Amino acid sequence: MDQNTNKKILILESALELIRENGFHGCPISQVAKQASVAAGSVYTYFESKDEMILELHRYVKSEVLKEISEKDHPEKNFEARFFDFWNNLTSLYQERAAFQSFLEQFTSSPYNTETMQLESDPWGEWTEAFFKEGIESGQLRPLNPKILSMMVMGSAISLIRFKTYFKTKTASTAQDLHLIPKMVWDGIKFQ
Amino acid sequence: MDQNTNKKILILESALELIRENGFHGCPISQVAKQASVAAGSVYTYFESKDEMILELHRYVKSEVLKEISEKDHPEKNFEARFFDFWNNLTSLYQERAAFQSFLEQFTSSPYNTETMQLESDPWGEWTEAFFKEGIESGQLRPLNPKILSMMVMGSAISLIRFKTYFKTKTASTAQDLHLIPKMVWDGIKFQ
Amino acid sequence: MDQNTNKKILILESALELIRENGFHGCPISQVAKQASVAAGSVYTYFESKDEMILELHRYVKSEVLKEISEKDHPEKNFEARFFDFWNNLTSLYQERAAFQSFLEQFTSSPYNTETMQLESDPWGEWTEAFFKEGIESGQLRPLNPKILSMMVMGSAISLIRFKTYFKTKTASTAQDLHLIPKMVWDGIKFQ
Amino acid sequence: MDQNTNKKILILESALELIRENGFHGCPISQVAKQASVAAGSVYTYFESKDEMILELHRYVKSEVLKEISEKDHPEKNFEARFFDFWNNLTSLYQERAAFQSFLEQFTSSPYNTETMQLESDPWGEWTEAFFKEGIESGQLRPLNPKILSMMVMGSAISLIRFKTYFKTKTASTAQDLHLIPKMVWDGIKFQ
DNA sequence: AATGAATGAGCTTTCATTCAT
DNA sequence: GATGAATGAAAGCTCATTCAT
Repeated sequence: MDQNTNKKILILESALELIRENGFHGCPISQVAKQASVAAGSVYTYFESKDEMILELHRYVKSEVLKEISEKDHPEKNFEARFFDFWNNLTSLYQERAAFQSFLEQFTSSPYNTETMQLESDPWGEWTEAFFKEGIESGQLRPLNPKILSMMVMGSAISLIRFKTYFKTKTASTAQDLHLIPKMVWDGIKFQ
Repeated sequence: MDQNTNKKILILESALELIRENGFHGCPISQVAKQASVAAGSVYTYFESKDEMILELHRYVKSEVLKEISEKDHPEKNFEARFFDFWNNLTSLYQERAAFQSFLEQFTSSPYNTETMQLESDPWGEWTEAFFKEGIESGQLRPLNPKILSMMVMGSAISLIRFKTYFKTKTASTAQDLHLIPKMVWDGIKFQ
Repeated sequence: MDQNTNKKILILESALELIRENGFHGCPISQVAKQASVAAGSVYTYFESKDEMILELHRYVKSEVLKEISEKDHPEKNFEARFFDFWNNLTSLYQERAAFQSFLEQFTSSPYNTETMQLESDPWGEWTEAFFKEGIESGQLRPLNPKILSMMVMGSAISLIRFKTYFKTKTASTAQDLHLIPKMVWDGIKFQ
Repeated sequence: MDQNTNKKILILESALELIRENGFHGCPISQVAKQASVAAGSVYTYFESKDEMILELHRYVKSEVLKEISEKDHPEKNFEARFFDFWNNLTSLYQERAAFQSFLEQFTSSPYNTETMQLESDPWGEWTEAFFKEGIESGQLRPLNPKILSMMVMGSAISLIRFKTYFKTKTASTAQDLHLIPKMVWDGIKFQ
């Protein structure tokens, strides 16, 4: 990773953190720059505009998620085991790097997420689609559109993360229940 | 509904529509006022600040959802039937009033959704929690924390809506698959 | 003249003065506003953008010039007398209100003066064209395109003003020569 | 012309072109450098500051005009012939190198044209003054301050150029009228 | 209560200039 | 000499909020 990439990523990570804390509203370029220890104007050396920076951040986050999840997948295992790995790795990642999940949610439900944007190549989306397709083709998942399966699973995972984040400080009493969730999801999508 | 309430709601609906179209960024008070056919200053007759208006909008949307869903629930039916009614009514409502779902999503993942805010009374949250509690107590749902059940179901419903919105113009080929989703969700949460 | 018009004109006059002193470069909105005793943002109550303000200023200056010159024209006089009135009134006006002439020159040779802009209605241009047309039709001016006559005369008048401004503090020795200029110009354009 | 001079002139010509197209506003150093195929910082090897570059450009343009016009003057001819040569050469030059005329106009009516600047030696100004002085001394021009004669003639020439540029695409119908202009100007300044 | 002109802090962005390489 | 990334002051503009009418 050369010097240039380093600084670009410093800026992206700075924006990511600010967006997690304060939303898109709360990440003026001045703050992004300050937190990345560069001058405000320097952001424009790396990005054409703030909008372009946000889009780049979206690509960055998705590629980081893809890297992490695909690395830890073992295609030689049977699909049920791979599914529980996937689930655990994804929820762990979203907990460790809460800003990833927070940013993706905010981005998805924001006007940055235009139709044009959705036409961009999306390696993470393709990877998950391929993953669930393998589950179907091996006869272990219901024969549905893999996009739908993917979206259902991701929606549940995000709900779980949100729940954990939300009740973190409140109660541990429901902890054992949360372990059941991947099983519930599996029961919903498995071939039966 | 008196004159005052009328105007307040006109303003809220104007904000709702703008937020759906352009996100929080794209709803300056000046626009909200213009679309509601009032003067900018008048918004401050009804709301202390823009933030307060957004919070009020949040309460308004939730109460509208509660009204619609609870009205169409028939507690005398068996729970499985009630569940499918719930699912269908919710997804229909979110499709008819897309701004409701869009706003709730944006709100939830925004910094408006503070800890303090989450301590507010939340009739819609209480209603759904009670709904799933009845399902558990009647032995038809897994004996989990009803908050978790609720969140899982809502997450799936929202994923479905998003999917429909996203693929509206693209393909109808997956239409039959979508009918299976409530069944899948039910298979995930039912007592077994 | 109502209150609104007053403030709009205050802002225009403030911009006019700054442009005379410092050119387009030297009239940031902040300065324009300060000199007009309004807040920076208020400028945008009256003008959509800085560019629009400059274009409006152009219309304003031209209309002021037209008002002044046409008021003092006496169509019942013979054309030669009217010509010398025109010359004297124009050079007097440009000396009294040096910013008018300075602005018009800067505007004309600036990129504000686009092709599109030149399609706008231009009462001052039309008035001068009609003026010289009458001179031609009464047989007192060379039968040329009145636009050309107009442009030649204006060019000379502006050269004279520039000369006077430039040598104001330097020498009065050429004063008597300057009186001859309108005669020279007349000799150039009169029918002979 | 050595390598250094070459690069300096490349930069000046680049600035000249940008100013013609976009005015002083539209010639950031970054663009000037790019169009001259040098790095932004390199401009500062040749010029102390942007202002200094503009002033140098002014000197450059004037010296080019002087070179062109003085080369084509034939002092052995009688003055009337020399005048028409002068007129034709000047208007041709300004048409061929439109950026010269555009720059000089913008410069003259800009705040770069300070009093201090006007005290600089000005070979082109001196040449034209001397030229008209010869016309006076030979008894062929009105005995006026040659500075005035010069300014009148130049003002008319510029008006003509502007007229031609402006109506280039619009009509050729006035073409024959334009031939009469140098005659008109001559009639205005000749001894009578 | 209702208005909308006025405010000014704060935003994104540009650009002349510097300086380590 | 030449480079171009980095700087940061200053530009144009937006918008939540106020207040005289």
